[in-house]
Amino acid sequence: MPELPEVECVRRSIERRVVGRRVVAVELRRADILQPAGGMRRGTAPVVTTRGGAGETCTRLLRGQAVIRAERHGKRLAIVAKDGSAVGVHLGMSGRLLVFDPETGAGDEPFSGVHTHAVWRLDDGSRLAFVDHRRFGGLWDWSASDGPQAWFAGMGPDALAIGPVTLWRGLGGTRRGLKAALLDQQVVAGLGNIYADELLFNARLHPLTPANRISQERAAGLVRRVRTLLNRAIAAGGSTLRDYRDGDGASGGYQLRHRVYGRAGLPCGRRSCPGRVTSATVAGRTTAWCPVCQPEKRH
DNA sequence: AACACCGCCTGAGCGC
DNA sequence: TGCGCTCAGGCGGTGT
Repeated sequence: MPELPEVECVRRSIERRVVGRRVVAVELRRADILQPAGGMRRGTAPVVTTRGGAGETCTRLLRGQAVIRAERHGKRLAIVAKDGSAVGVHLGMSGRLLVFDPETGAGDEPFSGVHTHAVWRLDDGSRLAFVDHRRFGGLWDWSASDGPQAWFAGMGPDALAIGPVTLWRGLGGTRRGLKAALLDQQVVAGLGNIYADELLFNARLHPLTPANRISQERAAGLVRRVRTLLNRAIAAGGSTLRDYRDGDGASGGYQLRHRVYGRAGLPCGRRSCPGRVTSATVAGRTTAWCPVCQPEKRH
């Protein structure tokens, strides 16, 4: 499930293998993977595609442009061209951005599969593909005047950049449980179900703790812990449960270090803690925590 | 404001 | 073996 660490690993793959290249051609195989800018998502409104029907070669989506950088904010990724235009990418649940280099030969399969929705041909002969079998992800086509900045600004501060006071204020503005508040991308951008649970475990906070009861000191602790957690996950290549791969098709390793996520019924991983990880639906999500380390404090 | 719930989508994993 | 069921989840929508 791509959350901030996984998206960051993909960003770095793009930086290594796509930045500096020029896009020779773009093939959009599924027009409905392209999201209307600022509009509603697929399935809730008629999809308005102004260019590039399925199987067609696109006139935008970076065609003819030199890629100069890859930016990330929360779980959103933008591949930016020299002229300021950009492609926005959201991986959703199962999205992948894969780079294939014919010189290495391996990994061609995803490019011919039915779940490959867009393919960029680069000037060095390599190809970048957006593959997403569940199609919860999507692409955005930003012009030089749009840019991805408004898209990024439409969400809260990035989880790796947020400061303690900002987080404290964000949490203080809601009586929701911490789990729900941390998943709210307007409060802090980048956390999903896995890292929200891991963060709460590390901070020894119950998922239902009212967000506005977090002191400034606790918020500062959360900021320190979220940075440590996410940086460690990035260093491990992210968490691969089923679908996630980086741009080179490599799995992550951080799933082996999850302390509570996916460990319901197992002993708490904290040394000498007699508790067992429990799970329940909180804020509409399967949530795992240790009832001993993370007791629910009433009043 | 803050919930619950729905739809989107596929494949893994299960019981039978 | 193979069928049908449930589940997973990000996100943005509607309804309460």
